Amino acid sequence: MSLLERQVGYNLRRGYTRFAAHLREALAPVGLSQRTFSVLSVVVSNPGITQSDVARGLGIERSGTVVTVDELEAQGHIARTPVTGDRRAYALRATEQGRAKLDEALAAAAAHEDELLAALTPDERAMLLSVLRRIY
Amino acid sequence: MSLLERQVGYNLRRGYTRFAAHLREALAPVGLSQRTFSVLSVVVSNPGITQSDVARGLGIERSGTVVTVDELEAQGHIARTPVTGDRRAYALRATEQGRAKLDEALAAAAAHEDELLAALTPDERAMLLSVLRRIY
DNA sequence: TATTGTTATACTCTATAACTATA
DNA sequence: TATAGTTATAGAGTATAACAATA
Repeated sequence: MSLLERQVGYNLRRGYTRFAAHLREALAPVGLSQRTFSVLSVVVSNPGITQSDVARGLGIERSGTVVTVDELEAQGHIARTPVTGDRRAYALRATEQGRAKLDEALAAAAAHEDELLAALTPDERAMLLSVLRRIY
Repeated sequence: MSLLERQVGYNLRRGYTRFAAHLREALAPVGLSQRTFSVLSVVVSNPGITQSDVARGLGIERSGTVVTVDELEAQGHIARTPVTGDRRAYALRATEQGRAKLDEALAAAAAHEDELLAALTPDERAMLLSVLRRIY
């Protein structure tokens, strides 16, 4: 094993890069990117959530969510609605079409994960998940 | 656990993003980026390796290594030398300074990993490594 | 024909900084 | 003062495409 291969960070990068490319292909026919997929997922699960809270939940900057929400809105998957009591904020809600699109994306993502993680036992997969979550 | 949190890919992205940012800070005082660090490491461990083989080893494109090698060469850490018998290729070799710089970087990277993985047992850490390697 | 190195260009995700309008 | 949203810009890593020189 080389110097790099002994490092968790290096393997994390290789694994993530592989995953990201594969997911991109899996989501392309659905018409979503990794980013729009993440945001749509959060909005569907949290109706009325604000952009700032989406950003906090995903661990990214607000400026990034704006563009992603613009994209999802243009596609008709989510809508910005006023927040009663705070005229600065927008409440994000998925449209019926957006919810259907998410189901499509979730199916594609599940197939993609099953394919990439075929070499792992269910235990290893669960362990990978729990360990990754403790890193960030 | 949300829809996204159940996905390995999502956690991989969060973990990698965190790792990358932390490593960047750790390597900044050393004067290396993730990319130059990786390439320098491969060159030190494989004296005389060509750029194409570095690219293959790291799983990136040749075009990316050119720029990285340019950078390392400008810093005086590696040198391009002719390959006897193939005038297309360059043999990459680390300078004495490059080897010292790599030692510095390895120490910084090790400290960075220990810090980020403090919550994991040695077993979990080893398991994470082996599982990630089976993904790509 | 295939490969090495190279250059130019672009894409994805993310971050920083500065701004407005509200609170 | 602090927060929500916005815009512009930039950075890091990667990819694609085309080319000259060489194999």
